[in-house]
Amino acid sequence: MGWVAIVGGDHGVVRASLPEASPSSALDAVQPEIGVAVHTPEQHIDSRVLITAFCAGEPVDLTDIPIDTRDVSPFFKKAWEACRSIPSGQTRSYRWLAEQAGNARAARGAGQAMARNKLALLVPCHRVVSSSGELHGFGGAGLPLKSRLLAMELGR
DNA sequence: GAAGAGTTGTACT
DNA sequence: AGTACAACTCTTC
Repeated sequence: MGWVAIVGGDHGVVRASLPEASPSSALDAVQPEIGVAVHTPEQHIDSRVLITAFCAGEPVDLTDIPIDTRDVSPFFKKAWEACRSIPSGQTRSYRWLAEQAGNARAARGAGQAMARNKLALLVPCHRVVSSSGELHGFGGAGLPLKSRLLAMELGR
């Protein structure tokens, strides 16, 4: 898939980059959180293994990876957890996400949650689509990657 | 299909 | 508290 950089803190993974074309660009993506990284990679070795397997197309369960969402609003947190519960290869709408988070009319807010999701792959925001079931939105060059991830999860 | 209105959560002033 | 913004959704041309 490419290069993925993950930043682990004492309370779980704090930041995970999207699959990038090179190691350096992946590192740039997590630059803001590099300050809280722990210097004991062994603590997050499992996370690394799982992500590696995931990118290889294996049906691993990324839900086991601990994520640090302490400084995130309750709504965002619920939206992310709902997102993590989406089975691999399946998709849900932003509206569905909003319902799980507590307010069915907050679809737009749910979109914000995904947009600011710092934990690429761990919170599979690529499985979230518009209510029409189409892949749209996703800022900039995210769409190609999104469809690639979905295709991979479907076993292709 | 395209355009507009309705709603909500967050960040900033 | 008030305002602007957003990876939304539903209703109407």
